[in-house]
Amino acid sequence: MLQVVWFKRDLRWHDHAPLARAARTGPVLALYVDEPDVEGSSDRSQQHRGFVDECLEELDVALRARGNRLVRMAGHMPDVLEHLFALSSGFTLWSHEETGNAVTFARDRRVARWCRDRGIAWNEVPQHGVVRGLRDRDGWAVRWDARMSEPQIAVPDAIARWRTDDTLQRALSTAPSEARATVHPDKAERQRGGRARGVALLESFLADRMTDYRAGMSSPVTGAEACSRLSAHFAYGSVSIREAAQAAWLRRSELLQPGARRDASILLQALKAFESRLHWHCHFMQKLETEPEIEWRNMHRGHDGLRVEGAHPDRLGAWCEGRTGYPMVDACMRMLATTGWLNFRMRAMVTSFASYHLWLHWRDSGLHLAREFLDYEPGIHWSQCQMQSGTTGINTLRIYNPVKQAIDHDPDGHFVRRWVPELSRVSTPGLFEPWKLSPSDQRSAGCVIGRDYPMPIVDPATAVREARERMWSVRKNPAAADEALAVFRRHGSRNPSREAGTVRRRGTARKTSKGTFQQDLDFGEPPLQGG
DNA sequence: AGTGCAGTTGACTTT
DNA sequence: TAAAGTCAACTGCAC
Repeated sequence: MLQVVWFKRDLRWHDHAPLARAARTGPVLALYVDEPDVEGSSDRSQQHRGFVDECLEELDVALRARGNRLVRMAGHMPDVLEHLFALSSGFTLWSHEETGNAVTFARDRRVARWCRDRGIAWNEVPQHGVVRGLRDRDGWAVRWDARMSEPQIAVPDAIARWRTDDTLQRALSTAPSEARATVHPDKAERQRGGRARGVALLESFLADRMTDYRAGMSSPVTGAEACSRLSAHFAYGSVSIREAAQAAWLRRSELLQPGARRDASILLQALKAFESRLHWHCHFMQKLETEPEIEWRNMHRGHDGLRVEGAHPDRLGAWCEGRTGYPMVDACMRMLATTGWLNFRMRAMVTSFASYHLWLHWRDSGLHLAREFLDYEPGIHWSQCQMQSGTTGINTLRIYNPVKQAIDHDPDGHFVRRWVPELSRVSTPGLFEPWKLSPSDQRSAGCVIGRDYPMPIVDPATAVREARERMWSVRKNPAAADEALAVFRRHGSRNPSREAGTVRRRGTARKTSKGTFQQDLDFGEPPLQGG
């Protein structure tokens, strides 16, 4: 019987269990579907499609080398399945489990219903460390280690083809809607997709590039080279988390051999940081798997109504376009618009800035970032948006100071001047707070603040203080502590050894002397996006 | 040599 | 993955 392998965010052939198992069972139709509701989703942009296209091209080549091919169709998934059903005498559907957004979750439920109605078996196989059907985090870390330790799935040498697939391609393939292409166009300077590039990044990172990982990842100047840059490949599955984890373990054992290179200890530290990010990658995705509502609803409901969706459209627009009047923030937003990438610390800073300084709802800033991040991964993204906005209730408020971040991570101002050329002739101490420049300094730098570069759109002296007061008014509410405990049970990390830093009390739920909930329960290193 | 003192550093607390 | 503040210990130096 026909085996339909449905590719989604798993655009690879190596370590692909559904493909391997289907190939052992019968003739295979390798299918990718351009779905109008997925493509039209408000978190989707043209650059995502571009990266996917590049992955699919390579996937097709790899399948042809094994006697098969990729069939790409367009339409709503139940309609596509109905066509396949009419053309075949029934089939088995294979795919990886997906932890997606509300649109793909609803689509999956429609697919499941269609399969049930038609008597079609749908075999969904887990990929990476996300566990379906969990209600809390007890035992999660052990299961992650077990998943990552399982052998990688070998590519079948030959994948038998279904005779009718040519007919099908002609009958069903239509050009997918390009309606959004002009609204959120592709980025010429974004990272390119395809498994070959992903594998090359993994190899170059583990071989040598990771020397600069820990020292270079936090700065926007060095981050683009120092970071692994695998995040988009993980998001679209052109490289599996498991193959990355096992490659890292192999590299570690090499570096532990006697006579390893002189800088082995630096590389081992980098490896440890990298492995820990692979863990956190799944840890954050698991939050959305366990509670899909966190895509649009506050994780800690005590924060409902604190910020209003759609409020301050002028501030949102200025933030999106990089004209807030805060040079470090604007430089980051402009780099992101051009390249589709920003290192982790700067992502945290711009998100924090939108939520605290500008008091924007994380849904509004988060949707823009979802389209801007080439490596957008829903589970990581919405967890991070909420964490950087203080709405999880279980993390310390992390309100970033864009001036301090600039001084710490762009001390010479190269990054700011590159992306905010209006300020290119301003010298460093004043560069990060141009609203403080004297009229004569502005004149000599050829940049009048308020004319050539904006005045800050919110008052630097009061914006953060007001935000902090609003946040603490929620946290002081006694009911907030109970809700925070419930959030921790659902989502908090249980593994104290995973928690970075060992000085403070971490990883256990307890009340502080003042009766507020112990902060920082879920403290962790950043997941891989931007790291 | 020991003391006083301004300035620095680091651990820890508060928001 | 924060930032700002407190406080005690420490340092270098003048006397």
